[in-house]
Amino acid sequence: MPAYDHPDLTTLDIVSVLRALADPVRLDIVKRLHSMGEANCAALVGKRPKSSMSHHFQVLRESGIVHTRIEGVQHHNSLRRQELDERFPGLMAAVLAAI
Amino acid sequence: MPAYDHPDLTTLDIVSVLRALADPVRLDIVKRLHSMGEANCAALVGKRPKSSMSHHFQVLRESGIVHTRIEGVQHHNSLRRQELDERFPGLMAAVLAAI
DNA sequence: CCTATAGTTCGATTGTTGTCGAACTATTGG
DNA sequence: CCAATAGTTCGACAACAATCGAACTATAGG
Repeated sequence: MPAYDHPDLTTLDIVSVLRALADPVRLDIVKRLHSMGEANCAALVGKRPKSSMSHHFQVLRESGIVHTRIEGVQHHNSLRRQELDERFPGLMAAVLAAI
Repeated sequence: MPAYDHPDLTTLDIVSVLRALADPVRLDIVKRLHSMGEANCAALVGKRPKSSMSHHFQVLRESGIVHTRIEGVQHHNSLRRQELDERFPGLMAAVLAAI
């Protein structure tokens, strides 16, 4: 229930962002978030266990790619698209186009 | 002495490319290649041993980011910029702008 | 031919990351 | 209050990746 803290735009690190993106599971999450706009974890869990997904969301959150909004029992995730675009112009567009 | 084989444009995989870029040493190499145009390994070796550098060049080569041209005893490396742009438009521009 | 130079290959080690089950926490509904 | 739901945390393990020294290969120059 404690709201997560998301890293500030200015502290985002390109290496961390690239590392976060350099995983097929997380790329898939990113793709879905892009097309769905916002989604809770359950909607993104394929066949993988919840603990794995939790891990991937943590990586995406800590690198600054994803924002997690807590609403009751659910965690709604969304891409921090505007902020990423501001910090790394063109990066997400290129990645999203590639997947 | 055997010329390397570089992966074909069409087989380039976004995950491999992102993984290759998600390392500070390799990002540094990419940055230098971008500004220098072409360089042999020695010019890019900072304080790191040659075996480490050899490893990083291999990763960059196999992911399709770098082309290595052998000329005598030297290996001249360059970014496969046009091909990358064709396959993943905007990606390298975004990464290069970020570093 | 001998040596220097440029880089690779090998093998060991260490550190990092992904995966997953099990136990836990928090919220909502009955 | 009890149970269901949504997700986290913990711990273990396996797979992978970075690092580096040492030995190797190949070319060029003297």
